[in-house]
Amino acid sequence: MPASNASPAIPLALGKGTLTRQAILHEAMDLASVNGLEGLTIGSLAAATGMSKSGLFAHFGSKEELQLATVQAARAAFQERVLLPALKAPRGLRRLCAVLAAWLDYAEREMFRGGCFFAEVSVEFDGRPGPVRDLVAACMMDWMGSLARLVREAKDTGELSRGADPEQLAFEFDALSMGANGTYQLHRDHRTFAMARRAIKERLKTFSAPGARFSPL
Amino acid sequence: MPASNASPAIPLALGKGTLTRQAILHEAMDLASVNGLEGLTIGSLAAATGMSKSGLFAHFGSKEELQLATVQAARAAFQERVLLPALKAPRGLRRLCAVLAAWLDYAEREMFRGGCFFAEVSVEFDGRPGPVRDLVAACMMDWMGSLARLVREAKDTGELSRGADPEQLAFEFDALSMGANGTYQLHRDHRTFAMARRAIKERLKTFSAPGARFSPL
DNA sequence: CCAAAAATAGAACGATCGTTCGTGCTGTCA
DNA sequence: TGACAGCACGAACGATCGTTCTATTTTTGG
Repeated sequence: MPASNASPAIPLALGKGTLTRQAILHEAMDLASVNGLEGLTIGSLAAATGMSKSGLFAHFGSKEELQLATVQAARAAFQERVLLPALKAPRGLRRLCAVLAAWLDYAEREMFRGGCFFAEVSVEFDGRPGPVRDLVAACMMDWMGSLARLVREAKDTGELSRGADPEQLAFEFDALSMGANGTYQLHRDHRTFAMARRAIKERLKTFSAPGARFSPL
Repeated sequence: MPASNASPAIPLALGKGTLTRQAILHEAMDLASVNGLEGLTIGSLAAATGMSKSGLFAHFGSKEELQLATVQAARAAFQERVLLPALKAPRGLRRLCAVLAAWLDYAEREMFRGGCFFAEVSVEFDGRPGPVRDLVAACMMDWMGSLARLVREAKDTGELSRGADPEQLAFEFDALSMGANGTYQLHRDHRTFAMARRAIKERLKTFSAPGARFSPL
């Protein structure tokens, strides 16, 4: 944790190192969403950022540290660009819809060139023990837990019926969204996202109380 | 195409080359289901099969050919061990259930060490143009098409309602199964398969005619 | 049983991998 | 101005990658 210790007058002027580090990680997320975190080569990343291998390498000290930093950057980006904005919707069913809609948009618009970063990386590392795998697994747990919590809140507001199982529905929504992302990446057919939205909508309708208000998916 | 031309008395005696090639591909599918088709190194595959790098390499001529052969072997294994056996169930809803049950069993029992081969490989190659990607995409299209056809047949027998959309349901079943496979590989929690089975069952019930007979999922 | 053919091994290739080291910039503070 | 971090670079390391070549063993067919 370097950051600002006893900084001078200038308020929060990001050091040059921090700046290039962010630029590197931005490119790293993009490359990793296409070729994975192993395919994320230090040489290719250096070329993509216009730096030398060694100059780039010095920012992280090892490839594993670079991978960990990339995953954490992707987690931050996901929370900032998907989760947080959708939390402005009113608590309950509409907030759940907002988060799902934001996630699907985020994947369909391909904010990373290879689609969802975590879809690629979680499959890549699920069979390789180590700190990277552990971090990725924690991120996915987080996400699944957030979905379950949103379902639970929609039950609390009475918009979803008592019979709705938060963990079960969270799994289904995640699977449908990830499935759409994967199928789209493979066949480049936007209908997969439409199908995911439709499936999620119908599933929500099955468990929603009469007169419950949705947000557009 | 060597194979048996004017073969002697002995019926269908597989040549030695064919035999070791099969042994290689068996190991290759296992390794690729864990580390992907790029992580499938010729050196590691040679070590796993007890051969020399060059001896193994001669069977394929290039890494890409090895990858293609591995994908085709996985396709054959999938059809032989999942699709074909389930086709013995009577046409209609029960056959659809049998195929889905076989798929989930096949993934949960981890017939390959890293779970479903195609779950790993389709994510790995969805962003890399080339013949391997094309072949993988064709395999997935095949599978999705098979699912849609099974749904259509269950409509023909009147077990699924006219409102059931084959492509839509095929997408959903595939997404839920793949999602269970992925989540299980990451967290090693068998409840994900139970959730997939439950979701599929409920979805089928939504569209099934009264009195329609299921096979156990 | 022998020769042709197929299968495998071993050594080496250039390329690229992650990583280390020494060096030179480029500002900042005293 | 001079000392001193911080940052980036180029060259090189050993390891491993896919691949090629040559030689040797093993299998096969007449």
